[in-house]
Amino acid sequence: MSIDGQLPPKARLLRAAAELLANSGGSAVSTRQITQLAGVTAPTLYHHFGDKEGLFDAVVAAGFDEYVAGERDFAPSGQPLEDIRRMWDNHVQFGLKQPELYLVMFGNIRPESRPAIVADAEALMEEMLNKAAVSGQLNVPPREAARSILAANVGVTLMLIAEKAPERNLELSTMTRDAMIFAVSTEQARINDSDDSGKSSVVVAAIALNAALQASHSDQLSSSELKLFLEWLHRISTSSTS
Amino acid sequence: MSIDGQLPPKARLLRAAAELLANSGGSAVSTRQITQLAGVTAPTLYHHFGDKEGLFDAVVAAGFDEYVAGERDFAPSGQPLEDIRRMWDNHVQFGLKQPELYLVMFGNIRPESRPAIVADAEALMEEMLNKAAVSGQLNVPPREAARSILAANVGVTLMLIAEKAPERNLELSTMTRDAMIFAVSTEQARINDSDDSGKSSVVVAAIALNAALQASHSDQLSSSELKLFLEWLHRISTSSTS
DNA sequence: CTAGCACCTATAGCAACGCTATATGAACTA
DNA sequence: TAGTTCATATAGCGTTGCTATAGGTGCTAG
Repeated sequence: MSIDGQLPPKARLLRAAAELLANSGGSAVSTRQITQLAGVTAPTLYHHFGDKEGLFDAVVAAGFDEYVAGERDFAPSGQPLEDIRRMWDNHVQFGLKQPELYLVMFGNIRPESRPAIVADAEALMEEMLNKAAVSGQLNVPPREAARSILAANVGVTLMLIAEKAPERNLELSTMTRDAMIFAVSTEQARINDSDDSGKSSVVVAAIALNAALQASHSDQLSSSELKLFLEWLHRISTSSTS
Repeated sequence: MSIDGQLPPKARLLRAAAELLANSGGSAVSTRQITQLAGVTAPTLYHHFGDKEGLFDAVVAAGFDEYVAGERDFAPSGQPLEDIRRMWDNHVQFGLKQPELYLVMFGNIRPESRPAIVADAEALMEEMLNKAAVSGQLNVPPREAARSILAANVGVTLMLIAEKAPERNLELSTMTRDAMIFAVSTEQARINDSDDSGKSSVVVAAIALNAALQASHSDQLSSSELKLFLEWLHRISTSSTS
C-alpha cells in the first residue's frame, strides 16, 4: 500500500502522484493521499515542489516527455504524410492510455498557465510537415497545417476519451485524420492516396437514400424489409475509402 | 457586492456561481464565495442543488441551453453546408465568449459523468448534415460526419482559448472548418454548393443508387442479397410518393 | 381563525483540505 | 570539531465542502 523501493522521496512523490491521478477517475487527489502513498509527510512535498500545482506540473512534464519520446520513436518512412498519420495515431493512443493525464495536458489549457506544452507539440508536428512541404506535398504553410491538424487531433482524442471504452469507435479518428491530411495536401498526393472515383457514386447515393428514407417514412417496404434494407445500405455507405 | 433583485435564492445562486466561474480565471470557486455573493447561507445551496457539482452542472446546463439557442437562432440558408459553417463559427464564438464555461463543458468530459452534452451537440449538427445528405452533398454518413466535424470544432476552440486573446488567429478556425467540410462533401458540392437540394428525395436517391450499383458492381453484398436489394430499390423508385 | 403541513432558510460545527512555522536529523566543508 | 546546508518530521492554522438540527414562512383544512 505504499511506494517504496530505494527511490528518493522526490521520485516516490512523483510516482505516487501519477498513480493516484491515473486512478482518480476525475475526482480530486489530495496531498495527504499522495504523501501517504509515497511514505512521506507533508513538508517534504512542499520542500521539493513548492506547491501541489508544482507537483502536478512535474507529473505533466514527465508525461509530456513520454509523449515526445513516443512521437520520436519510430523511424521516418520516407513518406512524410504517412509519418504524420503515425504521429496522429500515437497522439490518440497516448490519450487513451492515460486519459486523466491527457485531460490535464490538453483539456484544461488556460491562456495564462501553459501553452508551452501545446507549442512543443505543434513544433513536433511542424517539423514533420516541413519535410512534406519540401517535397511539394503541402497545400498550406507547415505551421498553419500543424496547428490545424493538432487541433483536430486533440478534439478527436478528447471525444474518444469521453466515450466509454467498450463503445469507442476508432474510425472517428482515422476518418478525421485522413480528412485533415487530405485537406492540407496537394492534388498529386490526394490521387495517390485514394481510389474513390469508382465507388464513390455508390456510396454517395446510398448515403443520400439512407437519409431520405429516414426522413420521409416511406411505406413502400414493410418494417422488416426496411430494417434489412437499411442494414445493407449501412454496409454500403460505410464501405470505406480507408 | 451581492446579487439581489427579487429573484428567488435558487436563481441567485445560479447567477452568482456563473459569474464567479466566469471570472475565476481557472482557479477554484468556493461554495462560501458563491453563497455570500448570492446573499444566502450554505444549506440553501445544498437544499436546491444537493451538491457543489450539482450547482455547477446546473450552470453548465444553462450554458448549454444558451449554446443550443444560439445554434438554432439563424434561419436555414437553403445551403446546408453553408449552415454547417455558421454552426461551426457559432460554436467557436460561444467558446471564446465564455471560455471558463466552455472548458467545463467540452474540455473536461469524463466517460462516467456526461457525454450527454456532447451527444446533444452531435445531434444538432447531424440534423443539419442530414439535409446535406438528402441532397447528395455528403460523402460519409451524417452521423460520422457530425462526430468528426464536432470533434475538430472542439479541438480548434480549445486551442484558441489556450492562446492569449490579443494573438488569437481565427484563420486556424476557418481553415480547419473548410478542410473538414471539404473532406466530407461530394465533388459536386465542392465545385458549386449547388441547389438541386429541393427536389432530391427518396426516389431520386434510389434511382441514383440503382444506376450506380449496376455500373460499378459493388462487392459489399452477395449476389442474392443484391438481387433482392435491387428489387426493393425498384419498388421504391417506381413509387409515386414524393 | 387556527392547526397542521409542506417548504425553505439559518445556526453551528465536523472532517478533510492545502499549506507552513518550527524543530530535528544527516551529510558534507573548513 | 564546529559550522553550514540539505532533507524530513511534529504540530497546527485557516479554509474547504458538507450536514444535523432547528426555526420561520406561506399554504390549505377544519
